[in-house]
Amino acid sequence: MPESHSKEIRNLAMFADMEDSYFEALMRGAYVQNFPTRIDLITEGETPDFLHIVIEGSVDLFSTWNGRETSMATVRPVSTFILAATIKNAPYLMSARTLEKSRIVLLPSEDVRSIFEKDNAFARAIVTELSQCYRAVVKNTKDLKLRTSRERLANYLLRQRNRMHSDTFDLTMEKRRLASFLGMTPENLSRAFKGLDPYGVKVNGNQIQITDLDDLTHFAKPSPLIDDYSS
Amino acid sequence: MPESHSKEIRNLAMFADMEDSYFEALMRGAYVQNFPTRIDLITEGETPDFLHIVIEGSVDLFSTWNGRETSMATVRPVSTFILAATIKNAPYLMSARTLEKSRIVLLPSEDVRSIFEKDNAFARAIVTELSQCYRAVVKNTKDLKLRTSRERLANYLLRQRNRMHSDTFDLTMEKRRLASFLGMTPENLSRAFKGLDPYGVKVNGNQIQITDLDDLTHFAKPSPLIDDYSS
DNA sequence: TCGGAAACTTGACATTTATCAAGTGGCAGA
DNA sequence: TCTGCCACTTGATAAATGTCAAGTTTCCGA
Repeated sequence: MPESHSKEIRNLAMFADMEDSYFEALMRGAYVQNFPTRIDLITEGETPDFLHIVIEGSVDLFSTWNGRETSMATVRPVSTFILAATIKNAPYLMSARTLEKSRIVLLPSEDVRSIFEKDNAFARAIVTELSQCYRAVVKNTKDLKLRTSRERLANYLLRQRNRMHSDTFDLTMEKRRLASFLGMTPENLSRAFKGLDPYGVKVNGNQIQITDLDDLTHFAKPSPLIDDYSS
Repeated sequence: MPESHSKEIRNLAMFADMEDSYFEALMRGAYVQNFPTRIDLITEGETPDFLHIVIEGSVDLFSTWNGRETSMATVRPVSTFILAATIKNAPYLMSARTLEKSRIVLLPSEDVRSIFEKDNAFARAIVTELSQCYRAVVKNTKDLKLRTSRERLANYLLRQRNRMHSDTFDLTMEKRRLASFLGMTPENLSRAFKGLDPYGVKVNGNQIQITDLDDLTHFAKPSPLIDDYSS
């Protein structure tokens, strides 16, 4: 495990306040692995062997049932995933696969749990992390239950615009995945984009241009209690 | 704050392993309040003054957006709600109202946060609680995104059957709320019940009878990764 | 006991969303 | 460069879900 990665991990809020000895103990059992595109990392139903940390690349969290599949979230550097399953030692609720070439740190679950029992700062940092995750999923549920698919798309575009600080930006994922993430079919996503044309959304391949922010905002009615992922 | 309630709270996993002095400190600031039916307890967007614990009765957690409303969960004794907002000191994402006459313990948020900083066992218990909540919401999202409304109803009925240990049972909430919880309109719920008739679901007012468990199970295809709320 | 309100149901209809099939266009590998 | 694959789009159609209006039932309070 190279020094540089270890420092990067140390900077994550989750590990920042740990005692040195515990952090080093965690890192001793850790290892880094490189994965090509579209590799399954974990499968829902299995029990967690490792806590994963994405250092480079990106990972799709998805779920399946009865032959159907839906994308639940995208994990980007630098952050962890499947923390709750690891801590509870309960089966994964989601599967994970790389979206591109990715570098991932694997921390043995048992180490994470045993150090969680000993390091108080670590335990508190995990509370913060889990609260954040919990609130993100609640927001997502509200998005799904309270909005139509076109409204979800409109608000998604506004969130992206804010992240990019620009009215013109590229989608960060394939449209088919975006459709799945937003809870619709790819065909329906195409039509939803068309439906936003009157509100000043211009689409050219992956490039999005918002020509009338006020108009789109008026339609989308974004709310911090659904769309602000930072609180 | 009567002794009996304090003991009841002490028995909750979240408080069971706290140090006596901290637990007593928490209880000193706590007070119990009785509420009639259909009283708003909290409103989404506000910042948390109290961590709530339902001792008797039941509470509806719901959310609104753009004039629409959806039921997110029901809280029954003895358990807490809005833990994540309290710990993060972030705005409530959901509103809460009593569904019936309810007795509720209120713990000042600041006390909870300050004791969370000091009591390590409490911090760890909160991790367990939050993991549980997080996983419950993830399961709910999978239910919503992967299943049709009729499938959601079928699985809901199977979960209720298991909770009640009986093929005949009464719905524990109004149908209009059940509809909202399952993400559909009351009219659609009526039709979904009709649609389950061929699979042996008999409805008489609030009373449900499952006459052919195998048939219903074959249709519903329940999965522990969605329907098992205990893991 | 008798209203009357509210929950629930039902039917007709509208809207939203999904499915299927065909076509377009871009891109990577031979 | 060519070719074939795959994502994406589009149109036609079907299915799921929501809306509206009217009726029925239930239950509570006068």
